[in-house]
Amino acid sequence: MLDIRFVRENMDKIAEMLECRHSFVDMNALKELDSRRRKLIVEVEDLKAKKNTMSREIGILKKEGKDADDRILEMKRTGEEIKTLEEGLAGIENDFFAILKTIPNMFHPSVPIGKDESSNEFYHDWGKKPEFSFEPQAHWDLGEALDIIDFERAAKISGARFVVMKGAGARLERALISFMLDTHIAHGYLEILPPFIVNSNSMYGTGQLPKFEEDLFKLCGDRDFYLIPTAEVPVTNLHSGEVLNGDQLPVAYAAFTPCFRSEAGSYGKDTRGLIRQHQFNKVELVKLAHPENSYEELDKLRDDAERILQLLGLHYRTVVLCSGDLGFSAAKTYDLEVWVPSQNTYREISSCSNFEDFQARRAGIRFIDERKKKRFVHTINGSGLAVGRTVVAILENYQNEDGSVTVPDVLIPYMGGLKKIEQGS
RNA sequence: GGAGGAGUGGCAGAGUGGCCGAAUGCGGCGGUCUUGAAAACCGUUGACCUUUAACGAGGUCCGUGGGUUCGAAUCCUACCUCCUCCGCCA
Repeated sequence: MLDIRFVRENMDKIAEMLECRHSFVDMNALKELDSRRRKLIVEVEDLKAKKNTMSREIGILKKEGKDADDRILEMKRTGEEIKTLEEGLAGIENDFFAILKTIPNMFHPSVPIGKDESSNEFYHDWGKKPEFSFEPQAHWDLGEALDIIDFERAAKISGARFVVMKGAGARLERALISFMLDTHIAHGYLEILPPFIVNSNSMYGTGQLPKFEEDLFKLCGDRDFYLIPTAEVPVTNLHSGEVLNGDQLPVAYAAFTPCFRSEAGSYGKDTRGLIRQHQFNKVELVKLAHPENSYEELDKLRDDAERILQLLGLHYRTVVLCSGDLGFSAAKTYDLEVWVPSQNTYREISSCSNFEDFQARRAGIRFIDERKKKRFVHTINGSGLAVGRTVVAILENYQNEDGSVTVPDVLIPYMGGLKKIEQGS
């Protein structure tokens, strides 16, 4: 959520931002609601002041044993007046905040302007595309032949977009999780294992609600529970409603969780394979930073995510998302895209964003600055990495002609010494 | 799942219908004293919102929401969280 004052004073900047993001918000309605809201607040508060004075007077009169019936009558009338005005105010505030909450974040000046992913800006790349003396297979063919990935049985027990990992496949997934976490911890992140179910309040805090409910799995029953679509939700909200000491910043967390996404609206996209699943594993990096150096912290976080790809020896490129491709809450986002040989293209494997104070304002995460003022922190997060897609990259980039897959060196200790995944391993 | 108990300022803890935003203690901050410090003593010490050019003025907040009342931290109600006991269970 943007600051109300900022919105009031920068209507034209917001209009421009909305255009660059190709989204629409009825700013005139918002402006109108804002002025009506403030006018009503003044009226209500005047009446309340009157009520408070009268109430005090009645107290004194009663204590002195005097009659206060006419005052009491007037109070009754004032009370009703207040009630009516407050009902109107509540309605206006509802509408006002409903609109305010749907305004996406302002983006950083360095973000390229463009309408979709084709305008994303190349930032840098690392490594080289592997060369094969044979036609590289898709990971689903490799995985099924090696009997380490089972889509059919997953479909039987759950449905489409689920997977069963077996044997060396399951172990590879677990090895990657441990390897990623160990690497991040060594670089100063605190490991967190959060709940995989959160309440709607947390979803509001990070911006999944109210706009993107259809992307989430909501649990049945009378409790308002959702399966997390990313560890960003529980981990960022760890400090919701808190005031941190400035010298605690930056706070850096690394969390492994499964992630659950309904993938509504992506029918027909990536229907085969591990790329797009309703449930996938991810190691997430989350930082709460001082506004003054949040972009440096974003760069460092991106480097930390890239380090995993480098250690795994996977070729990738990094792009800066353009205004039209940027997520709702993000001010700036780098996507890391790993090379997928069978598709002859790069696929997103991590998304690292600075949300500035957008999430912090919603979630109420503040800190005390050098001048002892309370300010909102900047929140930053990024995948480090999406584990399922890392499995895709490893299987495809490390495949051999005979259908076996070489285990990247750094993972061998995590695989119990296994150097090559072969049939029956 | 059953039976009880509790949620008040940074913390501890009083307050059971009206000068209560809230006693008191601790902590924090400022000062006196001291070569310096401690102790002692004195003073001070919440957040948010509206309004104002500013000084200031006003409003809201005692777990959360609703209700009773002229008036609620205090009464009623639902919910949430925590604690104790019993049952069940990884």
